[in-house]
Amino acid sequence: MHGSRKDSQELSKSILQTAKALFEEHGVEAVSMHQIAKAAGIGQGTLYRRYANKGDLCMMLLKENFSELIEELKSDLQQSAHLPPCERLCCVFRKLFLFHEKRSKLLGEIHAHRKMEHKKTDFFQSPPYTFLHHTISDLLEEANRSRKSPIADPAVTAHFFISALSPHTYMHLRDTYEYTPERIADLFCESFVKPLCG
Amino acid sequence: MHGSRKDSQELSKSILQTAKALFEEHGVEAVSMHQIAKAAGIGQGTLYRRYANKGDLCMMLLKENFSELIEELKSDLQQSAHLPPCERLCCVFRKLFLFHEKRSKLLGEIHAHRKMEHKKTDFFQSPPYTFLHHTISDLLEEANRSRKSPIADPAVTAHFFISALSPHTYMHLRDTYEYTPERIADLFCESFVKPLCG
DNA sequence: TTGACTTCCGGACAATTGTCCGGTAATATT
DNA sequence: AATATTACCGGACAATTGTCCGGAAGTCAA
Repeated sequence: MHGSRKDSQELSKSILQTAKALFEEHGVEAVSMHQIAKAAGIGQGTLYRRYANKGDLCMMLLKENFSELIEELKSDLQQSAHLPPCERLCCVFRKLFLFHEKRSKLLGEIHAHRKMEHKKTDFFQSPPYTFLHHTISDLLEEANRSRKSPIADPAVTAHFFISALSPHTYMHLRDTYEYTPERIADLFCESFVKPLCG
Repeated sequence: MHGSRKDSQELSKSILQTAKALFEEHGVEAVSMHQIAKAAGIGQGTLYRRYANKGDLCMMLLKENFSELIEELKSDLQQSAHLPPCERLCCVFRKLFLFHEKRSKLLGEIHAHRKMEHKKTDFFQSPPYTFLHHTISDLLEEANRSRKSPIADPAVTAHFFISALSPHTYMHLRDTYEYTPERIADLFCESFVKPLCG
């Protein structure tokens, strides 16, 4: 097709590395796109052509982490396939809260750039969200089989679950009550998952 | 103290009216602060001195609506004090989803302007949030009395409940599944409130 | 009325985001 | 090799947000 497909990938990698370094040095919110472009030795147009906005760039920075998380979750779920679905759900949420603990700044930036109408880079269509939603939906459906009064729409319930995991709320709980991620995950599961089980 | 306390209030009112009109004409996201200031016949500095940002202005626009909502909730809760706490919780959430239906654009703008570190205009400290949180916490504590395994920390659970009500998630459910607000509220209560009751 | 003090106003200004377009280099065509 | 085509680059540019400061206006005291 065109000349520098490989160079292009290397450039993307170099941009992400530059951004990561700047984020770690000055904090995510303090770094501008202009700054990133300049530090990466490219023009702003080039940066924006690859990443629609800062949230998008953060999403790409988290892509590897998301992949790892997803693989971990898949592996965990396979290994614990014999456990009741609710317990597997709790494992998933525990992992998610630990993930939030480390990545809250980037996740917050992603959330901050979500626009109401912007359907193009829709968070709900992103691979991490769809995977998570699918996983939770499936577990809820499985849990439904052993419930006397099944949940009417596990897909909708799964969306609510994920919504409750917002970075803002997590940070607020962490800072206000000074709970550990494990404690927060336990409280979450106790409030919303355990009551769903027999 | 100073000369025009009353004029100042009138100016605030006129600013809010102007903003409301512009929002209704062009949509909330399409209107800039500069535009609002110009239309209101004031400088940008004056506008920003009264409202720290667009989200703050939206919050003030919703202040009356919030007050009405809060009064309605108080009245409802008093009248239905004899019902089990879970049913009262469901009523609260139903009202909240109906509120979202009408105010989603403004609520979304408020959420969009939340910053991670910004503790000054913290959403979690705003009167509507604290009222809501307090109300839900109390109902959960009341529900706890008749539960064999009480919720460990109703305050934290209440934060999660509110987090699940995010405008983005609500809009997504509405647009994707084409459910009515009532249906969404029912699904929410069925998923998270009913399982908490005996 | 004058003068000191306080409060508020509003546009100029800086910073940031996101878009656009002229230029360049690599590829395909003849 | 010469030309046409395509993809891409990057800075200039417009739009928006949020800040700042000179100045107007009102208050109080003498």
